[in-house]
Amino acid sequence: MGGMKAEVASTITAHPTIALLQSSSLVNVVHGELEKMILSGTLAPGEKLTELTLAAKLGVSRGPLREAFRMLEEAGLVKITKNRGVFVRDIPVDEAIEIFDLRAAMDELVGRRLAENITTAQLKEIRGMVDAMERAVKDKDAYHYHLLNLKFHDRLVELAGNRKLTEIYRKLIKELSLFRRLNLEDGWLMPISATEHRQIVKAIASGDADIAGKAMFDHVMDSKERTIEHNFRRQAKAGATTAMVHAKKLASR
Amino acid sequence: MGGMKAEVASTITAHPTIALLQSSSLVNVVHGELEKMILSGTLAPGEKLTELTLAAKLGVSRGPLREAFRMLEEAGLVKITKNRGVFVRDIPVDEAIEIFDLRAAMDELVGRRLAENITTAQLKEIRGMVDAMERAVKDKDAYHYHLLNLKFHDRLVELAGNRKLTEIYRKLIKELSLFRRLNLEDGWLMPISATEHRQIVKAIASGDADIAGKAMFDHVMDSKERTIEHNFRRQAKAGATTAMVHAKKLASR
DNA sequence: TTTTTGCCAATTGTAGACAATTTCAGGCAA
DNA sequence: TTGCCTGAAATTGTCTACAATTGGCAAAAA
Repeated sequence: MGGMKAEVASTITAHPTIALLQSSSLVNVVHGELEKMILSGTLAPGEKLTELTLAAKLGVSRGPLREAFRMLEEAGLVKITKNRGVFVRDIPVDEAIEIFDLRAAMDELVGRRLAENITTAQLKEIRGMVDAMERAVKDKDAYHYHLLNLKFHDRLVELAGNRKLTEIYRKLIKELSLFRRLNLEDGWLMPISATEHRQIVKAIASGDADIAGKAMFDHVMDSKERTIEHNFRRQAKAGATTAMVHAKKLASR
Repeated sequence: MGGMKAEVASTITAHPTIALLQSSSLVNVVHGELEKMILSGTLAPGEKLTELTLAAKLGVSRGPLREAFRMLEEAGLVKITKNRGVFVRDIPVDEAIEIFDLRAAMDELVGRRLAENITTAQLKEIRGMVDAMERAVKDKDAYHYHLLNLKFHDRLVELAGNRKLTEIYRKLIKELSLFRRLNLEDGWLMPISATEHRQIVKAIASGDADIAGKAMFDHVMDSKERTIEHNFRRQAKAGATTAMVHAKKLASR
């Protein structure tokens, strides 16, 4: 009977509130809070995170805060320099390009796996997401479209059924969002990619792994071109014109 | 003149010893030390890492140690459970399989890139590594072969020229080494893969991205089969025979 | 004026102290 | 024996204090 009790305790999920308290130490809460602030741009790339200030603002001492910093550093969201402090990371163009290339390879795997294994119910689900995106385009709701797009790709990765892949994919997306404050920046680049999404779903539905993989790969690479291009525009406004040639060369490799 | 001085200070690398002291805090040293101990098996999977004990052994206080723990957790080498402690992670079969699949996709990218961009000098270098591996096979020096094999693949990834890819690849390799203490375990599985390495180099040298990518992909998948198979043998010895069917099903997806 | 030197405030690195939680041994009842 | 309570010991979570380093400013020197 003791064994049974132990099994129940390890199998059953505890009451939401209880589970929350069991899992969340100050470190976890602070880590989550900081991540939110960084990804939302409340803490901007390059910004210095002073321990005492932040600790006071969050209502904790420096210990847990420093532990959270170490986690964020390992995830690539902040940079810690000894005796100098912690800074929100600013992803340079060439690193963003590298991430896009890597993502493309991962998404190709996703496409292949989905073509082989997706169920009709799942197909219906992602078709619904594409529909929602097209509605957002018609409504010219760029922000909503952005969120749906993120969700669409995240869901595809998730459906591929490789948890490690999902984990790393999400980390890459988070890092990428630090690329020149790609978020809540001035005008969103309006989605030229709407048709590509339809194509991806179609390719997956066809069951041909090669085609689905290629569709995903190409889509990410196109997305890379668009994002880098968009980044030029912003920088060009600021007057840096010479850098464009160099960065374009990098992007076209 | 002031500008010149500033440039020098930011460009020149400091004296080795000084640079070391500047970069390495106790946290960094402890992190590196723990990682070494975990990867070498000195700290075995499942083992509990008690803060006070380890801190005393390393000669530091609990603060830096805990920060190092958080880094290792984010890297997937330990698991932290609130109020219970820190444990060296034990990678289950299905996760190992997922890592292999992901690695295969990454290595395919590596093969494609190398086929397109590798220089003759680099080709010579990796040919030399394959030669060394074949010598190790003839000498029946399985351990040395293992090290060369790791180095070979690591170098290939490095030569692909995507630092993010390299970074993540290395993390995956580290995690994978925790899979049932794949290291310094009983008899090493003797390399059937020697010829595959030749084939990979040949494919890369041919300059055909598709072929090189496929060679790399297939090699990793073969490696996955062999490793999982090897794992069965060990488990079978311990008497767990029923689990084999299930795990094989997972591996063949 | 320009550069350099020395000091002070601010901030980070590390250690130790205290509070909260878990673990485990021993006793008690079914 | 088996299950369960109880309390002390061990361990982790958090906070505070002190040491070491950095960066900037002002005074002194060129």
